[in-house]
Amino acid sequence: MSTIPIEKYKNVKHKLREVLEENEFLISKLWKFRTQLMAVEREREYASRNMSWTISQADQCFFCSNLLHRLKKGTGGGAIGSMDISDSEEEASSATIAPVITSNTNAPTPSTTVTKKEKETRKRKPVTSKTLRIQKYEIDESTGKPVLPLSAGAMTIVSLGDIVYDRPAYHSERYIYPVGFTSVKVYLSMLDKDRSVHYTCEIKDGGDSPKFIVTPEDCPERSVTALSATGAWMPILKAANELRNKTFTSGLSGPDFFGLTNGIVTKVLQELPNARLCKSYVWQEFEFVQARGGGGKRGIKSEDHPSKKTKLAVCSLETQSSTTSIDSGLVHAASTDSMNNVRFDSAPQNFVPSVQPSSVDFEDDDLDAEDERDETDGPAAMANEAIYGGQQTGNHEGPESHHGAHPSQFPPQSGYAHFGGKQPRSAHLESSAHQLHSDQSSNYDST
DNA sequence: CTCGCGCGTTACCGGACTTC
DNA sequence: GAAGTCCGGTAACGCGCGAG
Repeated sequence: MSTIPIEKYKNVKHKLREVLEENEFLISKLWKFRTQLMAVEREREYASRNMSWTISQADQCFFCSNLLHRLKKGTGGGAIGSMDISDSEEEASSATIAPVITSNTNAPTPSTTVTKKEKETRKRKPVTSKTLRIQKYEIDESTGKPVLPLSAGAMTIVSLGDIVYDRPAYHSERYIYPVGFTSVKVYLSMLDKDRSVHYTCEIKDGGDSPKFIVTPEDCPERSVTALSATGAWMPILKAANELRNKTFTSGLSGPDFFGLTNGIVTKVLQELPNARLCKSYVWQEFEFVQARGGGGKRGIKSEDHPSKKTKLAVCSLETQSSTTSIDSGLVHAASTDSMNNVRFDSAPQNFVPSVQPSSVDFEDDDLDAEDERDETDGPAAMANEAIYGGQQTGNHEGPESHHGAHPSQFPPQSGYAHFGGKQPRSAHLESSAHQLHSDQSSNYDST
């Protein structure tokens, strides 16, 4: 048994003490930072709420609507900060400021059973400003705009369009109808009762009121144009249901089908330029939540369900799940083992994968895989194909005008791309996804 | 590691309500 | 009365987590 020299022992003890002290110091520092961070976060939340509330108030206030009116006419008298307040104070005082209702305190507390009579007397609730919970989505850091195409649940937003604020029909209390807005939705085919296809929904300038156009992938010649979102979807739902010997009931929400009720879409649209000038529109607030379960979809098998494969990738430090997939970044990692390979469902025509063939094997049987895809991958992959088939051009004319062809007419860019060798799936996907994503965003402009 | 349960989320549907 | 809009209910789905 060897004895430790007392000197050495003292040294070690001293060092240990130092380390412990440092550790304690760091812990206290960390704690301090955490507390500060929490305080800042609370402040930020409070400030953002305050700001939204104030702006909502201002939007509804006559004084401000007058200002907006002037601004629209170009007679606003320069910057807001330099405007003549004294002139407007009188107007402001006489203006009726509608309170922003965050909760209907006068409303009776909801009972679990609503009687027929109650239902009959129940009136439609006024549009109020609410805090909606949405999942995170990709934002281009340089522009602050969302990265398109943007996956929003079962919808994929291809183009956001431009807000028309000076024509009242282009927005309502609930929705904004930007000219050039284009989304892709998967729904039952009108031709093949066993298939779901993707429908391109577009909003175009129709003069006094917007034109709503829905174009089915499998029969573009049967596209429907109407003056309302519901009107555009109605014939399609009728046809699709008739094909399946189902009686179509009038229950259809056009805005739902256009994706306008989706929280992410709502947020993105109200952040567009000139959204604040939409006087009737009731501003909503949003809070980001971590993705949990996916929305269900009746009648579509789980393997085919778009939400399983088009889950929005959130390049966030907080959100790191094993099912990370980048929709707009072309990388999908489905939760099934058969999807272990990273796959390029399709790529935009000008998309050059940063991972070169040395690491990505574009196998010869890609075409076979492509054939399989329709059956095994379901609509999501096809939707991507449509999206990347040439709609990333940045104008708001919709897919047909970009290259003069419907999405389905574009040849698939690539089938499956397999990474060589085995890697831990999550790490592998994360890194690949990030890289691909960053390259993708630099390779083609989103609107 | 696998399985099962609980829970949150969301697409779709049906029907009530509103507008024309 | 028809067409369009909105809302609540429900089923389906997947994540988180604990138990084994």
